[in-house]
Amino acid sequence: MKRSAKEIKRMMDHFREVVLRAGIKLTQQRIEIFREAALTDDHPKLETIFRNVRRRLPTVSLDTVYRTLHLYQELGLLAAFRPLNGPAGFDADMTHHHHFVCTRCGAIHDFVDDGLDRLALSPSARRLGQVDSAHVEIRGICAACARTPKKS
Amino acid sequence: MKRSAKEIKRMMDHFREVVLRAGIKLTQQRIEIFREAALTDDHPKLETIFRNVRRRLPTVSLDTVYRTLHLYQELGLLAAFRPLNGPAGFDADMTHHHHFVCTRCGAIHDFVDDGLDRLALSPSARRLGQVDSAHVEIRGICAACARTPKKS
DNA sequence: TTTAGTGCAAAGTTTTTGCATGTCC
DNA sequence: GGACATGCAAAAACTTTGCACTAAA
Repeated sequence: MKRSAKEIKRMMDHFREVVLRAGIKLTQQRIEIFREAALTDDHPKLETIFRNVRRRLPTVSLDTVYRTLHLYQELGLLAAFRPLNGPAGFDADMTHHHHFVCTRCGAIHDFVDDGLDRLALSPSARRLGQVDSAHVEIRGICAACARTPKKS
Repeated sequence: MKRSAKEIKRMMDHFREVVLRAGIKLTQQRIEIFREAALTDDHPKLETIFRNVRRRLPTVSLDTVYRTLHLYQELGLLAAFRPLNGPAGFDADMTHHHHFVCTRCGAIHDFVDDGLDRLALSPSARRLGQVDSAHVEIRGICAACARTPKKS
């Protein structure tokens, strides 16, 4: 789903700040690639970002998109994930949230849950190392798929 | 880490039962591929399974390993995951557990936590669809990496 | 014997890399 | 102007597929 104009503006401002602070160049390609990733919350694939950026910058190449999205991960501007089949997806929302993964259609929906954020981990978990973050992944059938009677 | 002989036997028995019940053939390749996946709890990569199975069955081919591990996922005998970089990994432990992912070395450690299993999901999460399971992924620095002073 | 499974090889996807050219600071 | 970024093309890494042969039931 499309994010609000206000939310996108906030993300773009943050993006510019991080890029400048990192001392790397703010090119047209980088701006458009980030904007495209920030536009929706449905975790677009690289191919989708590439196709949409091309509409504004027709000469952009696929490997620039790969390199740029890789760079953004290192800068902490977005998170990537790889589904079991198909290409990687990207998430420009770096605020703390959890995921609902539909096992039928593969869609991933974000949600926030204050209760889950206060998870108390048992000693068996803490013993494994230094815990930086914890996030919950729910698996199930999303509302849209539940309305569809048969499995395709 | 290597699983106990007792645990491996239990997994192999269950494996045989599921395969027979599914009405598919119990070949040498399938037995050895599953055994190799069940041998350790460190989520071996396909390449590792292939290499080790080859020591017992020198003629086994890479695509048989791919096809067989795919089949096991459909039968619910194991779970697969794809790390951000590198090939897929497999987990033959299908009992309910959570994951500790080391952001430095990439290792994934399983743990069980009764408290987490009783997670109460907020309405915002339930609204997304029918919840089948929930599992927690902790990110942090594992104990082994924490002992290593520098980042290589 | 019959059907499903395997091995081989080839191709399909997805992702990465080297280098000359172009662009931002 | 100088250094970093881009585009192109080629290759690498990973995974899937078609078909003839083999082995399990």
